[in-house]
This record gives sequence, structure tokens and C-alpha cells, in this order.
Amino acid sequence: MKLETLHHSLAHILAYAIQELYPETKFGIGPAIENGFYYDFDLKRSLAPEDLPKIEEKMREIIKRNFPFKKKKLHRSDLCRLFKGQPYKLELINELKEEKLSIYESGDFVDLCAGPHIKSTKEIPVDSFKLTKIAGAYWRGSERNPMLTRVYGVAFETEKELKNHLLLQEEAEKRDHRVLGKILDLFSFDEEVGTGLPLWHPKGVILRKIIVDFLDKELTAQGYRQILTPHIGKLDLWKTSGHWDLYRENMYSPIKIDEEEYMLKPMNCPFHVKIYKSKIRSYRELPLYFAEMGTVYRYEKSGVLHGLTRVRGFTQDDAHIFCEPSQLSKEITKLLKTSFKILKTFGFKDYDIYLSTRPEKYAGTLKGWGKATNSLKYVLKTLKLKYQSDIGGGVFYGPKIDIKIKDSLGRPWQCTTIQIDFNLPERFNLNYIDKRGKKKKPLMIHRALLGSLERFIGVLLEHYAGLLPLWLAPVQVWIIPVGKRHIKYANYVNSQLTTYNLRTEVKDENETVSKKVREGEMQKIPYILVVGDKEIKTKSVRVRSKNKDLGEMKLDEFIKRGIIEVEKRKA
RNA sequence: GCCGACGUAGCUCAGUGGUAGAGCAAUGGUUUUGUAAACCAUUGGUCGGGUGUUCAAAUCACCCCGUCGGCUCCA
Repeated sequence: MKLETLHHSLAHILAYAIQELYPETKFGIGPAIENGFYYDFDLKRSLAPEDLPKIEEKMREIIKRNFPFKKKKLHRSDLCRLFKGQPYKLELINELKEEKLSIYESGDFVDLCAGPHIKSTKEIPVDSFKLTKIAGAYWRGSERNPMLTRVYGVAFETEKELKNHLLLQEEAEKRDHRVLGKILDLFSFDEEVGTGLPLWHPKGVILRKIIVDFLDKELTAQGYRQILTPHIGKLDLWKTSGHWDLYRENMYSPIKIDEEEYMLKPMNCPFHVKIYKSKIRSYRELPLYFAEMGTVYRYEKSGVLHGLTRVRGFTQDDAHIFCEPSQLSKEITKLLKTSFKILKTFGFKDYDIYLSTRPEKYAGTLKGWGKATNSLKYVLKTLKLKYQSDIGGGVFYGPKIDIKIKDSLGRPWQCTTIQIDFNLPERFNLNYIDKRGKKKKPLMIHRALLGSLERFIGVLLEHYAGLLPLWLAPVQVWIIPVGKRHIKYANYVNSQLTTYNLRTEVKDENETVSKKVREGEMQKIPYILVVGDKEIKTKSVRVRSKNKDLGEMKLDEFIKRGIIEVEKRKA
């Protein structure tokens, strides 16, 4: 039996249980998903988490009745009669073209369903599934439709696997970057400041700086030029760009002063365009790379905010590449390679690549879209990359390639995004002079490799469960003197380490060594050094790292080890 | 924005209509500590905010704000 089949059959059993418990329910759909299933219901009353065990109990009772799943093919007219009073089912039937559709009968529950299903409820292990959560979900995924109640469940073949899954889930919750941010003292949020507006603490800023410095070095070597643009600009810029029409709802309202309206910038593009336009450009300058750590503000809907991974104020590692159309594939290739290199440096090996194509509302010509999309496909193919297509998921001004990284609970977050744009060059009338002295329109590529510092740090913390590698750790070493008389030596060790740019703290508070070690482990300090009489005598340090006592080490030896470890990331 | 749950000290939480609590943290002292929590004392709260019900509200009702899980969205 395939696990997916079991999941799907359990979705039916769930619906069956709901039908018995709440007979007036209208049924939506209930597919199998990774690790489990869900079913959407239009209930007369709302469900509370306390209801789940009751529903589960009902499901077990139903399973024990021991009946088969029977498939039948029926004519549309019969189906309409069968599902009378079930508007969602009728809607589905009306949309399907076939004359005959299949249904599954299991006990007294009948569902419109293509299957497959298990043969009989006998096959369901009664103790290896669990209803996990209740959520709202729009009928057929559209905001315009009614909101149904979705019940999620997980299921496995054995109880042991279920227990293991639940345990892993619990462990994953401890890796939550919002929890780690507090423990590591990196950032916080404050109601009075505003929702989705992170406050970066000193250690958080160190982490940001390390990341930015690393990026700068990489990009400068590739010919990028850093620019800097204001946080506000006149509203007309966004009207010209086309964003005002499409994204007004998600922008902070204009700031009015002296008959002028200014926007808090939701993106940096128009400013970069203006720098491009500040003089006549030659084909010799292309491709031209403008990069900016650009802080933008977007009025994201309250329900979508999520720790650092979805905020209202954030800093993009933004860049715009202005190039000749013929240079497109080469630039996309270069960008993807750079992205992979950077992700690898930060320890990410697992991510998903998406190609997003033309949406319903779009700017530009079909021909332009075709060309651009083909060139993205071509690059993905040449680099032999596995990717998923997000049909219609492109931006209004062009197709794009995204790289998504999953957080500790498996939720994907778009980090790298590479977007082709033939809209802004048109709207802002960008030109360059080609070889023959003729005016030509450049192509524009928008790209963020990390996405935003906020989101990237969020997924980075979850990826490492807070145990950042040495080069990224805001505090790399703690030096703990055993007693008062060892403080002097601890300070000496400290001065030696800081000479080599290691980030250290001497823990000379009036606490026991054990207490400080515990504290250091909890704060995920990569190296904890304990120094006492023995170490003073031999000019050494006692090294502890990631919960392990690595024994005594000469101070020089430890410093060398630290420097090598910091450098190693470049490998 | 929508559906649902939740909001008590810096943190983790107890307290279901009758005088706001614990542990940790912080502060002061004692102790000078050898690898995951020394000891004593002291601080610390408009119980997210507002309105109402009640003799009496952290507790009940309504509205708002915020957080969490989903949905939708993510230039």
C-alpha cells in the first residue's frame, strides 16, 4: 500500500466522522499531502482544538466497523442527484467535462473522488494517525470564495513512526528563529514600534555586518558598484513604474507635504533607474551592475507577518543589471552560479528552484515574454538544474527564477530571486548607444540573492539551530576564569584573541564555572575557554565546543585553530 | 485581510468571580568557585488596551491591539 493512498483514505474517514458528528456539514475537498491529509468543511459551528480528540475517536470507531472502499462510475445526472445539498461537490461536478465520474463509497460516506483508495478499513493502522490542527482555508484557494474549516492530520504505517514524527516536530519548534533571536539576543519586536518592524540588537547587527561584508567582497570582485538611494521618493515614480496601480494596497500611504506626495520606498528600482539615466550610457558600459543594501517598507497584510521571514521593514541585498538583450543568458547563468556559491557558503545544500511564468496581468509583449522565458529555461537546462514551474507566477513586468529555502518546519521561503524586466526600461525610457551609434533599449534584471537580510537571517538561524559556524557567530569565544585570581590571565587571553579579530567576552561575573558554561552553551557560544592555575602555568586554555570538552590547548594553537576555522568557509 | 487559538513580572508558566503567585533573570550581599543552575536578601505587575455586566473582574461579554497556526498574498 502506498502511504499516499492511506492518507487519502483517512481524509475520507475524517469526512465520514464529521458527517456523523455534524450532519449539516457541507463538504469541500480532502486530498493527501506530505505526511498526512486534510479535509475542508463548511460547518454550521466552529471547531476548537478540543474537538479533535473527539473526531479522532469517531474515526477509530468508524475504522473498526470494517468496511470496504467501493468505486463506482456514475452519470452526471445521477451525481447531481446524489450530491444534492452539497454545493461544493456540485460545483466540481459541473466543471468536470466527463460524462461519467467516479465516486467512492465507504460505509455511509460517499465522495466524489478519482481515487485510488485502500481496499478496506482493515488496512488502516488505528494508532498511527493523529489530527493535528484546525485552520481556515478559502474554497478552491480564492479569497473571493467562502472560508471553510480545514482539519489537518498526519498518518504513518506504524505508531512508532507517528511518535517519531511528532517528536521531530517538537524538536523543530525549538529551532524557531523567533525563539533563537531572543536567546542569542539578536533582535526583537515591540508593539509600540509597530508590527513587522524588527529592532536589531548589537549582536544582530554584528551578524548583519558579517553577511554584508562577505557579500560586498564577492560582488565587488564581479564588477558590481554599490549605490545608495533615499528611503522616500515622490509618488510619481511609482505611478510611472506601474507599481502604484498594482500594489497600492501593500504600500504605506503617501506622506503629504506642500502639495507633494512622497512614498516610503517599497522597492529600490526607480532610484536605480534614475542613476542609470543620470547620463548617456554606452554599450561599452553594459552590463552595468548597481547594487544596494536597500531598506524598503511594505505594508504587508497583518496575517502574513512572520518573525523575521515576513516583515514590513527590511533590507534587500538588491541589485539591478542593465544589459543588452544578447547578454541575457550569460548574466542569468552568472547570477545563478553566484547564488549557489553564496548559499553553499552559508551552509545551505537543500533548496528548491522555481521558474515563474507570465501572469494574467502583464506588461510588455507576448514575444518579449516568450524570449525572456525561453532564455531562463535555457539557462536552467544548460546548468542541468531541477526546477518546478510556477505557471502564471511571474511578476507583471517579466518572468523570474526563485530559490526557496525551507525553515525548520518545512515551510518554504523565497530567498534568491532573479527577475527579467522589460517594463521599466520602457516606462522610464532607458537607452544606451550601441556600436553603430544608435539608441537602443537595455534589458533590466532585478535580483536579490539573499532576498532580504531579515528573511535570510531567519532561515539561517533555523538551518543551524542557532549554532552558527564560527565566522558568523556574533560572539565566538567566552573566556571563563576559574577564580578571581585568574581574571588577569583571562584578560590576557582575551587581548591575544582580539588581536586576531576574534569576537570574545571575558565572563568574570561572580558565578560558578558551571553556571557560566551552562549559560554559554545555551547562548550557543562556539568556543568556551576555561582558564585557571594549570592553564596559566602552561600558557594554555581549556577548550569546550558544542558540548564537548576538547581538553587543554596551547593558546597559540587555539588561536591558529580559530583563524583556520574562520577562513575555511571560503572552501 | 480571512478562519481559529492565545495574551498574567525581562523569560517560562500557575492562578475560572472574592487581598496577583512560583522558578529563572535583574539588583545587593556572602562565597572565589575547574565544565549545563552556589547561598541569603531585595526589587519587579494598570493581569495587552478599552467599554460593559456585577456588591466584587486576571477570571464573564463586546470592541480594538498584538502573537501563534493555517488560507490568500509576497513588486
